[in-house]
Amino acid sequence: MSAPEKPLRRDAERNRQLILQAGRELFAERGLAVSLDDVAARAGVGVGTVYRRFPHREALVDALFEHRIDELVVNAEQALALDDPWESIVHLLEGYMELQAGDRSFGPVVLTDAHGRGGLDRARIKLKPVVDQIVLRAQGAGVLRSDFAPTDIPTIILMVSQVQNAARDVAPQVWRRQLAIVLDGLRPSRDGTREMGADAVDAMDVPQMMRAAFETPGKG
Amino acid sequence: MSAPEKPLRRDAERNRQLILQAGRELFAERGLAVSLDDVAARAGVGVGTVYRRFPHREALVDALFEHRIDELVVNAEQALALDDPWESIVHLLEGYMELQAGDRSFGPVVLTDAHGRGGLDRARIKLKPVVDQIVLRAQGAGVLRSDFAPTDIPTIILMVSQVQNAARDVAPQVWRRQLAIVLDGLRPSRDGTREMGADAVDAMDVPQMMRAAFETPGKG
DNA sequence: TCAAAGTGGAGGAGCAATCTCTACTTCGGC
DNA sequence: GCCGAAGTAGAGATTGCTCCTCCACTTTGA
Repeated sequence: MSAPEKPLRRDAERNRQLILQAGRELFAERGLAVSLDDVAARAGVGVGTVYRRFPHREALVDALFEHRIDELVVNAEQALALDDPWESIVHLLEGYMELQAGDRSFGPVVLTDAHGRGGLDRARIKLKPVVDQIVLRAQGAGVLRSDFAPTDIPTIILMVSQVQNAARDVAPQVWRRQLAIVLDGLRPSRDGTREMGADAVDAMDVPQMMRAAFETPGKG
Repeated sequence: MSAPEKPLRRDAERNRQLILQAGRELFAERGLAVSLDDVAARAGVGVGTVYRRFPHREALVDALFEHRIDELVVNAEQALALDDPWESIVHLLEGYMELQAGDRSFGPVVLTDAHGRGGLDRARIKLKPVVDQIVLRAQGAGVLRSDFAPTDIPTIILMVSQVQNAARDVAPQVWRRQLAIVLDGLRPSRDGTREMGADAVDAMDVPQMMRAAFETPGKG
């Protein structure tokens, strides 16, 4: 990754790690919209230090997401490697949501091309054929509704992510319910329902969920 | 509504209408985050005029959503009035989404308590028992999965709204697909699938949809 | 030991929204 | 058609951010 760089002085390297850790935490909690000043504060270093190490916010994002992107591709490939075509679909969607759980910045970075550079695009290019194959195979086997299209995958991911983000504070697992419902909706027909895997949102928490859904959702 | 107010001069009333119209359009297009300066510009009046008529942004929002709220309640009551318990669920969800279609500000105003005043809360208070009744009746009739909870209704609405908003520019009807999938997922069991009612997003448009999903989604 | 490397954080620059203020325009009752 | 009350435009003051620079100081390690 950062191979041909000349090594930093020991204190500098320590600070770099502190900044990365702070960035990881803050991005996960509040999304990409956090200021580098905030990152500096959380890391316990001065802003100047952050800017010396990461000239743009992009640079920090890149450093943080370098390896997370690969996890995405691995997940899709694992899914495709499964014998059962339906379980491929389940693994693809569930695996994505698991990767994203607890990190408010994951979606914006991974799903749009507005952050980071080549690495992401490369991942996306790798991903598409794998996803297409998973979908086609499942339809061929008659376990996925025939009117389903490959682009419904990102659309569904976007949809379930919204629940994941909005409910993060009140019911961090509810997305499993909605995903179960969606998965049941993807079958051509079925007898019985999929296990929901999480309790519903408490009625008292709905307002807070809605508030979270609509306030400064993470910028771009 | 605005009954005990003394009538405005003719030009003032005309401007008030221009401002309302401009607000309606801009809120629908860009969400609640638009500045009152922008509203003034679109209306073709000065900012001062806007602030004279609507001291806070709230006042403008209130005036605009006064009657839209009632539509919500009417929709739920219509749904409950249907004979078929399953069609009640369909009407409730589909009706809500239709009301919201094409208006980026509808969700934030209607689903959270961060805008407007009493009217909304009153509507919500009226709504809850109706929704509960619709859900219970459908479950009693065995047409809705038994592990479904009333709070899954707002959660699903939130989820499908995300698609509606993100795809507004590239595929304004796609939400019908995702709603069809979700509805199919709500049955205890079934044979065959619901008509999707719209084409999938074109693969080329996915990036734009994602961008729309994550850039300044309308504030709170 | 000391030059090179690194640091902190006050503060300047930029931006965008809110809201005020007043010289001017328009309305409409008489 | 006059004229005072009502209404208007929009420049700019105010506020509240974030980004990013700069340099006197500290730390490191050959």
